[in-house]
Amino acid sequence: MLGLLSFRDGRTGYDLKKWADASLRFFYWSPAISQIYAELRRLEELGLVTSRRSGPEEPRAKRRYTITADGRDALAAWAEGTHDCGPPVLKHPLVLRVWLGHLAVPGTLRTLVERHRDRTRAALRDVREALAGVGAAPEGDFPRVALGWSERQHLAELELAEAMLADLERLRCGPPDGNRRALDGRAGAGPPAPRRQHPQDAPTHG
Amino acid sequence: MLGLLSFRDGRTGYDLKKWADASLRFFYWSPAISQIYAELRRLEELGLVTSRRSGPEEPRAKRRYTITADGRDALAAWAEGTHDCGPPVLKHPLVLRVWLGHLAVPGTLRTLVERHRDRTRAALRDVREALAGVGAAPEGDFPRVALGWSERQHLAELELAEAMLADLERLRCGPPDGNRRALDGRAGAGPPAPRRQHPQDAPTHG
DNA sequence: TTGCCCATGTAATTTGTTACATGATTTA
DNA sequence: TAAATCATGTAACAAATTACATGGGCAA
Repeated sequence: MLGLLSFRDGRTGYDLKKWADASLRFFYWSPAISQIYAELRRLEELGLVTSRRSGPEEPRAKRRYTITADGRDALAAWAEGTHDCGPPVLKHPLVLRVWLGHLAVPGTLRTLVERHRDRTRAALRDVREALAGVGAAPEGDFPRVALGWSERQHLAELELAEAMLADLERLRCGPPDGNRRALDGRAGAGPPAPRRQHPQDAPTHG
Repeated sequence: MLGLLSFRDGRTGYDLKKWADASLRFFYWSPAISQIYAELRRLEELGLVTSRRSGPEEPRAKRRYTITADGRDALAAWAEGTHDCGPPVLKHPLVLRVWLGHLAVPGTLRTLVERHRDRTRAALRDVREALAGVGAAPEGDFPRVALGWSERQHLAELELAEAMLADLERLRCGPPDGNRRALDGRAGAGPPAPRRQHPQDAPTHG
């Protein structure tokens, strides 16, 4: 919340939710609206933000929040320095399902991965929209880098989905032994498995 | 927990924790040990697992858990069918820091990204270790696909880190205008920005 | 005038973590 | 014999969600 407000003051909780949905959520997370309101109240209690109710000049009653000097200090204290920011956390339900593939009806996983791929394509469009919304102004420099990262991340996610699809296909129609034919009358029918050895190329110099 | 037990019965809570740390965590999540114990008790209450204390035949007193028929049914009900499994959730603190780059002391982000890259390399080694541990047996087929996905995912993460490093460098020594030189006496000194246009290539046929 | 978006909140619940407590067995 | 690992738990707390409740403004 402080981060969002550090870009632009005078937002309402509702505004912050929409903003988080449109950009933060791609590389971090967008809290529930109820949590945003709760958190803003908490931050105000801590003196890190202030709020003012809109008067009758606005058609709609709302509460706009502004970050205080203390708030900027607190945010800067968190954002500066090289203290470790911790590993990324990934929860990928689809891969979990694949991991448990032995429990699934054969055709299922393919459907699920394809659905994931389509969803990722949609998300990619959203990222690009967000990226377009940032514009070229210098204050958008870092958000642009973050969203650029997200764009590439989603492209990578698409490739990962395709690769997994290929893996599953390989599993279905011909396990590793390389010596079985006509397993079910249509062996070798699948897409010709885009030549992709197991990558042995780790930049492991570390 | 049910998923883990569906591969191999007779594990202790402690076993499950180690196992989750070694494989589940790469694409999903590894719960705290205290939560594992709590969850196992809950599952037993629901009749989805049973447990037996080890008798004096074992040197150490432990409680081993086994999935019941009901448990298998419940797991299968969850794992079969094509109901949506939901989008992946990513919380990437590093990208969040970058997004707030305007608050950071100039050199900082570079250090953080490099640290992330090193950490990812280490994680990649762990994934490969896990992959080696699965072996070639057919019951490891799906875990192998999931871990293979994780391996590629970590490789992608490395590339994303490098690309972001390049973006940040570009930001530091010469914003888009393309007409500024000798900005700080070492313009153009950085790594020569591995030719990488903004990818316009979205497989967007969806 | 109906339904959607704006706007703010409360309450209950779920989910998960950390810190603490305990003790046995193995290994250096 | 000290430290690490195995093994299980309790209690307090933190984080976050869902469901519910309310009401004004705007557009079809």
